[in-house]
Amino acid sequence: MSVPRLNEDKRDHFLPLIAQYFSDHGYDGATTAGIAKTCGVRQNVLYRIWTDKEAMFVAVIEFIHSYTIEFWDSIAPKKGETKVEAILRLQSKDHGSLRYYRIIFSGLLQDSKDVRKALRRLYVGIHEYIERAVESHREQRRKTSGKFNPDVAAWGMMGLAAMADIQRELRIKSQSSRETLLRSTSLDGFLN
Amino acid sequence: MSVPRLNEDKRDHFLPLIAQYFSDHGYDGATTAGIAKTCGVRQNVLYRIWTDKEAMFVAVIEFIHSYTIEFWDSIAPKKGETKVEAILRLQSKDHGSLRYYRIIFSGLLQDSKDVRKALRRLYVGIHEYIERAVESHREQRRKTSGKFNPDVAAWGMMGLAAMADIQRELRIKSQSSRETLLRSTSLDGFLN
DNA sequence: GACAGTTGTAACTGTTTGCTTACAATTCTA
DNA sequence: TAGAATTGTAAGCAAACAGTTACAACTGTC
Repeated sequence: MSVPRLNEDKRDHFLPLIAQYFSDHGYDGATTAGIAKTCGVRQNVLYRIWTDKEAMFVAVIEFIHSYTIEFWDSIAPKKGETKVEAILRLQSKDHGSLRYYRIIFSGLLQDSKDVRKALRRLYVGIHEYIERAVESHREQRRKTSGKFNPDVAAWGMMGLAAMADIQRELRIKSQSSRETLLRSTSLDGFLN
Repeated sequence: MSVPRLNEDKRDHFLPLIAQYFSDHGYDGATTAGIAKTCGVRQNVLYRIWTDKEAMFVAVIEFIHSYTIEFWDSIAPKKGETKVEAILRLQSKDHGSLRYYRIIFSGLLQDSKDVRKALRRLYVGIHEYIERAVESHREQRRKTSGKFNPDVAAWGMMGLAAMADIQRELRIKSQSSRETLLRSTSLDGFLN
């Protein structure tokens, strides 16, 4: 009776493209015409999937969220390495090559309730993931200092990552210095 | 011969107002009409001082830079407290009440050479200041671990501050939790 | 092949906005 | 007080842009 609706497929196909576009231009710098061109369609095709530009942006934030979690889930630690160490190793190397943090910086300034909610979910979700990884790292390493606080440690590591992003954005410091900041400092300061 | 030019005075008078306005709206969300209204003048008055909107933004970044340095310079440490401890104490309490970090987040996305240069100067300047404060803190406290790196420590503290800003922006965590993140974690992780 | 739902194309619209221009009021000097 | 420079006011313009509408082309079902 009904013709196969390919909108879901298109959605999944478009999202990484739109994410990259938003990352390059920011929310305000992005035009719906530009997004459409990136996707190889006309504007109104997008408007059949999402109600407005903001909805596209929220969808992109959710995409980045699940993309990150899936990426980390897929990481197999090397021998004798804990999960969080493996994440740090890969993250400090490749981290930011997609420059998704630019989408987050951009979203932080939007005064839209939906955008804020999506960002909050993303940050809390990422933080929980890292906190769990930190805890199991400490168990594996049999560290049990009473003073240690995995919640704070996880936020601290995220702060270092944010700073590394800013350094990258402003071309302050070299790639290897940024690796040191994120990786060594996390290991020394937050995981020992 | 020449009429007294009050443009310099106006500039100094407008800058804090414009900074607040940019902080509330971001660069793209800011309209020149809105800026003018905030300053209590018409748009073309602004255009007699700055060439365009971007120049106003760059001036605001430089204002924030010198404002921050002057504020820190004016801080008098309590008895037995080092300068960096005093900064952390005040910064973690009041930090972000002006929400100038929003201007920085906004600027990070602008692909303007002048904006980038101003931001780079700001970050490098702030970092140098903190690094020096960290070094003299360690001298005062007679800590001389060979492993310690004041450069990395300063960036780490700035990362924690950035994370605290994001938490504040998204209303994640309480004020006191954010204080802990910035202050205690800096003291434990980067100054000990 | 008819027809109903869906997809892609193209042109359009109302609004917003950075910036300008024309001009009147004011201020200071001579 | 004449006159020149400067200041404030108001209106306006051209461009950009989010979102819409009309319509033609396609696809699958009966």
